[in-house]
Amino acid sequence: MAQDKKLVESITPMDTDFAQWYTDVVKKADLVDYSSVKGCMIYRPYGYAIWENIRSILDRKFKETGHENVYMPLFIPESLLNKEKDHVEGFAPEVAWVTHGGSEPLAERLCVRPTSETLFCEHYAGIVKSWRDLPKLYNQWCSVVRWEKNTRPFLRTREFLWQEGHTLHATAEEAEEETIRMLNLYADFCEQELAMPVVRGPKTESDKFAGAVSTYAIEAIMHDGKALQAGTSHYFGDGFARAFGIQYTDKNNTLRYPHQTSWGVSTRIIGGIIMTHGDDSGLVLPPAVAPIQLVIIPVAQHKEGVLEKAAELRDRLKAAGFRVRLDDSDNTAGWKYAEYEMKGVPVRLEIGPRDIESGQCVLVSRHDRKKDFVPLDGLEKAVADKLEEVRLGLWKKAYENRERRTRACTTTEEIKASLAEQGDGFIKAMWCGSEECEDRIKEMTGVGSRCIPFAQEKISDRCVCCGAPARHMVLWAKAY
RNA sequence: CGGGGUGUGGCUCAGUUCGGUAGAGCGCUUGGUUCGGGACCAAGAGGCCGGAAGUUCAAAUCUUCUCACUCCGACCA
Repeated sequence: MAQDKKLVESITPMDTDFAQWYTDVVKKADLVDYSSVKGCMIYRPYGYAIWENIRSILDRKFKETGHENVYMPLFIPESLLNKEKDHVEGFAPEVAWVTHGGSEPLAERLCVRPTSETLFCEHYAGIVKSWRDLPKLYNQWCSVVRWEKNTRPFLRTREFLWQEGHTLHATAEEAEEETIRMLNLYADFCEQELAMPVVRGPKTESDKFAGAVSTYAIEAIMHDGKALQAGTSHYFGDGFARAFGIQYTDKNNTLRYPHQTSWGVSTRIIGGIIMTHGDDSGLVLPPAVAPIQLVIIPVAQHKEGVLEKAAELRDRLKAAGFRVRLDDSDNTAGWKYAEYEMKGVPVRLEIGPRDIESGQCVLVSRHDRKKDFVPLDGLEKAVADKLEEVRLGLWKKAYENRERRTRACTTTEEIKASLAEQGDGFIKAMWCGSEECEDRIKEMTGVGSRCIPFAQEKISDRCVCCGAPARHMVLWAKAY
């Protein structure tokens, strides 16, 4: 009976069907619900809390680096969207349009922002006049709409939450510096807080953001070996400034175009967290963003003094600054273990009559189920240590997965063979720099270019595709 | 956009072949027994079968259209 139930309620094993595993976890961990509009999801409290934690960490980092938050309108007039040619061509196919106000047709239709470069530019044109007005370091937290055909929770939705930074600088050097600064800020956030290793580097020409001079990305590898772009940072040069007429007068009384950047991270990164750390028991959350960092499960809670002691520990740990939940519902302890494992709570604390008698409790880490018996004296320190242990444990696991899935190839045949034998992952291979080869490699092997890592290695002298002298080592992979 | 799968109480699904007026398990409510890895007994509540139109005396079941979810592929950050 218990066995049957387990079968019915368990999630699909990851190595049986990773896509199905992902959908199961997202639903069963109660992160989201579907809404009546395709591709628009409801963030349930537990899922939204993860985003809130991501947001508060990033927001603090943005402010530490001098950025200010603003809020731009939801709508962009068609004429405004059309001002920068590459930009509109990139986004036009997937924008949603508002054509009526009430029952009256609008004189000019409005698009629901797919990104806000044009709005920021229009505004900057109005407020920037002098070198004294620069730099402008703005960010906004909002949602954007891109009318995708295929949708998946977090990974590809029609409306998604994100932040978009838009900055304006006097010189190209300053703007380029900002582009890299924010890329590194994202990368550090992923690696340190999310325990998700990333590779940093520029995108190839064909893969750049619509209207950008250069686009940089951080790329992570998921459990199944497919790549996910966890964040991007773009350098625009003065192209948008010219298109939108943003000019300032410099110290020599010369009229100049400023240089611009934009950078963003979206709720997609939650999909990345799930696919990086999750396992067959469900979600595994890094402590920094886990809505519940530690769950207290009282054992034999009907026995005298157990709930009281559990509540006391909860209060102590709360006071110490941890996000703690005490589950005193009448489900059995075993049920609760499974439930919070599904939800990815990084550390579980068990406390029962025997523990109370001996002045200890049990701390169990989610990712490896390692049990530690720790004295109640000094529990705060033990919990802090355990959470740190989890963070490092997650990092190690994710890092090893990436390393195991990263290999160098020198021919397209080798790439094909490698994918067939070892499965998906990062392929390091040399590239001549031509778009033809990039396309051919995609066509022949199925992997696309992810980025040109800053950390270059010389795999060989020749392009993996055409054999011409190589210019870069590119990281190739199938991508989400 | 192309191909496959699925929509039936909150959840997982049976029932559709061959039309006859809706079932099971879990969950929920109440009471009792349990309690260190998804407990058990008893009683109870809860569904016009994704939506629309059609065929029929009669539709979850047949026909047409449509919507959503999901997987694979193409496209796309």
